Amino acid sequence: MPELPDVEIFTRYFNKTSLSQTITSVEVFRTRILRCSSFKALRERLDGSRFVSAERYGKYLFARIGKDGYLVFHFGMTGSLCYFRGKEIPRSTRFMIDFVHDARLAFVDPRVFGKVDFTESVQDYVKEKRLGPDAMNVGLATFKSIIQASGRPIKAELMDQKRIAGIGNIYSDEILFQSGVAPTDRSNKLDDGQLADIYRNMKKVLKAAIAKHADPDALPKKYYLLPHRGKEEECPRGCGHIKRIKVSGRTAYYCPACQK
DNA sequence: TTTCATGTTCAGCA
DNA sequence: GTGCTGAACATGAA
Repeated sequence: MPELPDVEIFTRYFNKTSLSQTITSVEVFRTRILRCSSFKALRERLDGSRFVSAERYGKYLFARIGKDGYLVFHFGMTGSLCYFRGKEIPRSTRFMIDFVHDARLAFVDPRVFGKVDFTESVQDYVKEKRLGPDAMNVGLATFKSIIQASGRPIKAELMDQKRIAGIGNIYSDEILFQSGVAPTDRSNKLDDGQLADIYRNMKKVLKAAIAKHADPDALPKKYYLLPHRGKEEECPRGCGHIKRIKVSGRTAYYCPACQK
Protein backbone atom coordinates (compact mmCIF):
# COMPACT_ATOMS: atom_id res chain seq x y z
CA MET A 1 0.00 0.00 0.00
CA PRO A 2 2.20 2.69 1.30
CA GLU A 3 2.73 5.34 -1.30
CA LEU A 4 1.92 9.00 -0.79
CA PRO A 5 -1.88 8.61 -0.65
CA ASP A 6 -1.66 5.79 1.88
CA VAL A 7 0.75 7.69 4.09
CA GLU A 8 -1.50 10.76 3.85
CA ILE A 9 -4.38 8.60 5.14
CA PHE A 10 -2.18 7.22 7.94
CA THR A 11 -1.18 10.76 8.89
CA ARG A 12 -4.78 11.88 9.12
CA TYR A 13 -5.57 8.76 11.10
CA PHE A 14 -2.70 9.47 13.46
CA ASN A 15 -3.86 13.04 13.95
CA LYS A 16 -7.41 11.88 14.65
CA THR A 17 -6.51 9.13 17.10
CA SER A 18 -3.13 9.56 18.74
CA LEU A 19 -2.52 13.16 19.81
CA SER A 20 -2.54 14.66 23.30
CA GLN A 21 -2.51 11.41 25.24
CA THR A 22 0.30 10.69 27.64
CA ILE A 23 2.50 7.82 26.54
CA THR A 24 2.93 5.21 29.26
CA SER A 25 5.24 2.77 27.47
CA VAL A 26 6.75 1.75 24.16
CA GLU A 27 7.30 -1.80 22.95
CA VAL A 28 9.35 -3.25 20.11
CA PHE A 29 8.48 -6.78 18.97
CA ARG A 30 10.92 -6.85 16.07
CA THR A 31 14.08 -4.82 16.49
CA ARG A 32 14.75 -4.96 12.75
CA ILE A 33 12.25 -2.18 12.16
CA LEU A 34 14.13 0.23 14.43
CA ARG A 35 16.43 2.39 12.37
CA CYS A 36 17.59 4.70 15.12
CA SER A 37 20.59 3.46 17.04
CA SER A 38 19.18 3.36 20.55
CA PHE A 39 15.79 2.07 21.59
CA LYS A 40 16.55 3.12 25.13
CA ALA A 41 17.03 6.73 24.05
CA LEU A 42 13.86 6.60 21.98
CA ARG A 43 11.87 5.23 24.90
CA GLU A 44 13.18 7.95 27.17
CA ARG A 45 12.02 10.53 24.66
CA LEU A 46 8.55 9.04 24.40
CA ASP A 47 7.79 7.89 27.93
CA GLY A 48 5.60 10.41 29.71
CA SER A 49 5.43 12.61 26.64
CA ARG A 50 2.61 13.17 24.13
CA PHE A 51 2.26 13.62 20.40
CA VAL A 52 1.21 17.11 19.41
CA SER A 53 0.83 16.74 15.65
CA ALA A 54 1.74 14.59 12.66
CA GLU A 55 2.79 15.52 9.16
CA ARG A 56 3.70 13.69 6.00
CA TYR A 57 6.62 14.14 3.64
CA GLY A 58 6.80 11.79 0.67
CA LYS A 59 6.21 8.33 2.06
CA TYR A 60 7.30 9.29 5.57
CA LEU A 61 5.14 10.17 8.55
CA PHE A 62 6.61 12.51 11.17
CA ALA A 63 4.90 12.54 14.57
CA ARG A 64 5.94 15.45 16.71
CA ILE A 65 6.79 14.51 20.30
CA GLY A 66 5.96 17.21 22.81
CA LYS A 67 8.18 20.08 21.87
CA ASP A 68 11.14 17.96 21.07
CA GLY A 69 11.79 15.89 17.97
CA TYR A 70 9.79 13.50 15.85
CA LEU A 71 9.02 9.83 15.74
CA VAL A 72 9.40 8.83 12.09
CA PHE A 73 7.49 6.04 10.37
CA HIS A 74 8.21 4.51 7.00
CA PHE A 75 5.71 1.85 6.00
CA GLY A 76 7.78 -0.30 3.66
CA MET A 77 5.58 -2.51 1.51
CA THR A 78 2.98 -3.64 4.03
CA GLY A 79 3.05 -1.25 6.99
CA SER A 80 -0.03 0.33 8.57
CA LEU A 81 -1.27 1.84 11.83
CA CYS A 82 -3.92 0.51 14.14
CA TYR A 83 -5.25 2.46 17.12
CA PHE A 84 -7.21 0.35 19.57
CA ARG A 85 -8.07 -0.29 23.18
CA GLY A 86 -7.56 -3.41 25.22
CA LYS A 87 -5.40 -6.48 25.24
CA GLU A 88 -5.96 -7.91 21.76
CA ILE A 89 -2.81 -6.89 19.91
CA PRO A 90 -3.22 -6.98 16.11
CA ARG A 91 -1.41 -9.69 14.22
CA SER A 92 2.01 -8.64 12.80
CA THR A 93 2.40 -5.76 15.25
CA ARG A 94 6.10 -4.85 15.24
CA PHE A 95 6.12 -1.70 17.36
CA MET A 96 3.57 -0.32 19.77
CA ILE A 97 2.92 2.78 21.81
CA ASP A 98 0.77 2.55 24.91
CA PHE A 99 -1.22 5.58 26.01
CA VAL A 100 -3.14 6.25 29.18
CA HIS A 101 -6.66 4.78 29.49
CA ASP A 102 -5.76 1.51 27.78
CA ALA A 103 -5.36 3.08 24.35
CA ARG A 104 -2.65 1.82 22.01
CA LEU A 105 -1.17 2.54 18.64
CA ALA A 106 0.26 -0.47 16.81
CA PHE A 107 2.66 -0.31 13.90
CA VAL A 108 1.56 -3.38 11.95
CA ASP A 109 3.86 -4.68 9.22
CA PRO A 110 3.75 -8.32 8.10
CA ARG A 111 6.80 -8.14 5.86
CA VAL A 112 8.89 -6.08 8.26
CA PHE A 113 10.24 -3.75 5.59
CA GLY A 114 8.98 -0.70 7.47
CA LYS A 115 11.11 1.50 9.69
CA VAL A 116 10.67 3.47 12.90
CA ASP A 117 13.14 6.24 13.50
CA PHE A 118 13.74 9.44 15.41
CA THR A 119 14.81 12.87 14.22
CA GLU A 120 15.17 16.33 15.71
CA SER A 121 14.04 18.03 12.52
CA VAL A 122 11.97 17.08 9.49
CA GLN A 123 14.10 19.31 7.32
CA ASP A 124 17.31 17.63 8.41
CA TYR A 125 15.80 14.19 7.91
CA VAL A 126 14.69 15.03 4.38
CA LYS A 127 18.13 16.38 3.64
CA GLU A 128 19.88 13.37 5.11
CA LYS A 129 17.75 10.98 3.04
CA ARG A 130 18.28 13.28 0.08
CA LEU A 131 14.57 13.24 -0.72
CA GLY A 132 13.29 15.33 -3.59
CA PRO A 133 10.37 17.74 -3.18
CA ASP A 134 7.07 16.21 -2.09
CA ALA A 135 4.88 15.25 -5.04
CA MET A 136 1.89 17.18 -3.66
CA ASN A 137 3.84 20.39 -3.10
CA VAL A 138 6.34 20.60 -5.92
CA GLY A 139 5.77 23.42 -8.43
CA LEU A 140 5.61 22.92 -12.19
CA ALA A 141 8.90 24.65 -13.00
CA THR A 142 10.84 22.62 -10.44
CA PHE A 143 9.12 19.43 -11.57
CA LYS A 144 10.10 20.05 -15.17
CA SER A 145 13.71 20.80 -14.40
CA ILE A 146 14.03 17.67 -12.25
CA ILE A 147 12.54 15.35 -14.86
CA GLN A 148 14.39 16.88 -17.79
CA ALA A 149 17.73 16.34 -16.09
CA SER A 150 17.62 12.58 -16.60
CA GLY A 151 17.71 10.16 -19.47
CA ARG A 152 16.09 7.32 -17.55
CA PRO A 153 12.63 5.95 -18.27
CA ILE A 154 10.01 8.38 -16.98
CA LYS A 155 8.54 5.72 -14.69
CA ALA A 156 11.89 5.19 -12.97
CA GLU A 157 12.24 8.93 -12.57
CA LEU A 158 8.80 9.35 -11.00
CA MET A 159 9.48 6.53 -8.55
CA ASP A 160 12.89 7.82 -7.49
CA GLN A 161 12.41 9.36 -4.04
CA LYS A 162 15.53 11.43 -4.51
CA ARG A 163 13.87 13.21 -7.44
CA ILE A 164 10.22 13.47 -6.40
CA ALA A 165 9.11 12.09 -3.05
CA GLY A 166 5.95 10.06 -2.61
CA ILE A 167 5.25 8.17 -5.84
CA GLY A 168 5.71 4.40 -6.06
CA ASN A 169 5.03 1.63 -8.51
CA ILE A 170 1.24 1.70 -8.40
CA TYR A 171 0.59 5.40 -8.77
CA SER A 172 3.35 5.99 -11.31
CA ASP A 173 1.46 3.60 -13.60
CA GLU A 174 -1.75 5.56 -13.16
CA ILE A 175 -0.11 8.96 -13.65
CA LEU A 176 1.45 7.81 -16.91
CA PHE A 177 -1.77 6.19 -18.08
CA GLN A 178 -3.69 9.42 -17.46
CA SER A 179 -1.01 11.31 -19.34
CA GLY A 180 -0.84 9.02 -22.37
CA VAL A 181 2.90 8.55 -21.89
CA ALA A 182 4.63 5.17 -22.08
CA PRO A 183 6.54 4.19 -18.91
CA THR A 184 9.69 3.52 -20.93
CA ASP A 185 9.85 6.97 -22.55
CA ARG A 186 13.09 8.73 -21.73
CA SER A 187 12.54 11.62 -19.33
CA ASN A 188 14.69 14.07 -21.27
CA LYS A 189 12.84 13.30 -24.52
CA LEU A 190 9.47 14.45 -23.23
CA ASP A 191 8.26 17.78 -24.52
CA ASP A 192 6.88 20.63 -22.45
CA GLY A 193 3.29 19.66 -23.05
CA GLN A 194 3.86 16.11 -21.91
CA LEU A 195 5.68 17.26 -18.79
CA ALA A 196 2.84 19.62 -17.96
CA ASP A 197 0.37 16.75 -18.47
CA ILE A 198 2.33 14.44 -16.21
CA TYR A 199 2.57 17.16 -13.59
CA ARG A 200 -1.15 17.88 -13.69
CA ASN A 201 -2.07 14.21 -13.62
CA MET A 202 0.32 13.53 -10.77
CA LYS A 203 -1.64 15.97 -8.62
CA LYS A 204 -4.97 14.74 -9.93
CA VAL A 205 -4.27 11.06 -9.37
CA LEU A 206 -2.82 11.52 -5.89
CA LYS A 207 -5.71 13.74 -4.87
CA ALA A 208 -8.26 11.29 -6.24
CA ALA A 209 -6.56 8.40 -4.45
CA ILE A 210 -6.59 10.27 -1.15
CA ALA A 211 -10.27 11.07 -1.64
CA LYS A 212 -10.86 7.32 -2.10
CA HIS A 213 -8.99 6.54 1.08
CA ALA A 214 -5.98 5.26 -0.87
CA ASP A 215 -7.94 2.31 -2.21
CA PRO A 216 -6.93 1.99 -5.87
CA ASP A 217 -9.86 -0.28 -6.64
CA ALA A 218 -12.26 2.42 -5.51
CA LEU A 219 -11.22 4.70 -8.38
CA PRO A 220 -13.82 4.81 -11.18
CA LYS A 221 -13.22 1.78 -13.43
CA LYS A 222 -14.15 3.73 -16.51
CA TYR A 223 -11.36 6.27 -16.26
CA TYR A 224 -8.59 4.74 -14.25
CA LEU A 225 -6.07 2.02 -14.93
CA LEU A 226 -5.57 0.89 -11.35
CA PRO A 227 -8.82 -1.05 -10.86
CA HIS A 228 -7.70 -3.10 -13.88
CA ARG A 229 -4.08 -3.40 -12.89
CA GLY A 230 -2.79 -6.90 -12.25
CA LYS A 231 -5.24 -8.47 -14.63
CA GLU A 232 -4.40 -8.31 -18.30
CA GLU A 233 -7.74 -6.72 -19.00
CA GLU A 234 -9.07 -4.40 -21.64
CA CYS A 235 -7.95 -0.82 -21.42
CA PRO A 236 -10.82 1.20 -19.87
CA ARG A 237 -10.71 3.34 -23.01
CA GLY A 238 -11.47 0.28 -25.12
CA CYS A 239 -8.43 0.61 -27.34
CA GLY A 240 -6.73 -2.68 -26.58
CA HIS A 241 -5.48 -4.75 -23.70
CA ILE A 242 -3.28 -3.75 -20.80
CA LYS A 243 0.27 -4.97 -21.06
CA ARG A 244 2.71 -5.94 -18.35
CA ILE A 245 6.42 -5.20 -18.68
CA LYS A 246 9.44 -4.61 -16.47
CA VAL A 247 10.76 -1.08 -16.11
CA SER A 248 13.88 -0.62 -14.02
CA GLY A 249 13.20 -3.74 -12.03
CA ARG A 250 9.53 -3.14 -11.31
CA THR A 251 6.39 -4.45 -12.94
CA ALA A 252 4.67 -1.79 -15.00
CA TYR A 253 1.16 -2.02 -16.43
CA TYR A 254 0.19 0.18 -19.33
CA CYS A 255 -1.86 0.38 -22.50
CA PRO A 256 0.42 0.35 -25.57
CA ALA A 257 -2.36 1.81 -27.68
CA CYS A 258 -3.06 4.98 -25.71
CA GLN A 259 0.35 5.36 -24.12
CA LYS A 260 2.18 5.84 -27.36
C1' DT B 1 4.93 -25.86 -4.53
C1' DT B 2 6.16 -21.79 -6.87
C1' DT B 3 5.76 -17.17 -8.02
C1' DC B 4 4.91 -12.59 -7.08
C1' DA B 5 4.22 -8.40 -4.37
C1' DT B 6 2.54 -1.17 -3.10
C1' DG B 7 9.95 -0.28 -0.96
C1' DT B 8 14.77 0.60 -0.05
C1' DT B 9 19.55 -0.25 -0.37
C1' DC B 10 23.68 -2.03 -1.96
C1' DA B 11 27.04 -4.63 -4.87
C1' DG B 12 28.68 -5.26 -9.39
C1' DC B 13 29.18 -3.82 -13.91
C1' DA B 14 29.14 -1.09 -18.47
C1' DG C 1 29.15 10.43 -11.89
C1' DT C 2 25.13 7.75 -14.60
C1' DG C 3 22.22 4.10 -14.85
C1' DC C 4 21.00 -0.67 -15.17
C1' DT C 5 20.39 -5.43 -13.08
C1' DG C 6 19.91 -8.49 -9.52
C1' DA C 7 19.87 -9.66 -4.86
C1' DA C 8 18.61 -9.21 -0.21
C1' DC C 9 15.38 -8.25 3.42
C1' DA C 10 10.46 -11.40 5.50
C1' DT C 11 5.92 -12.78 4.88
C1' DG C 12 1.54 -13.92 2.88
C1' DA C 13 -1.52 -14.46 -1.05
C1' DA C 14 -2.70 -16.55 -5.31
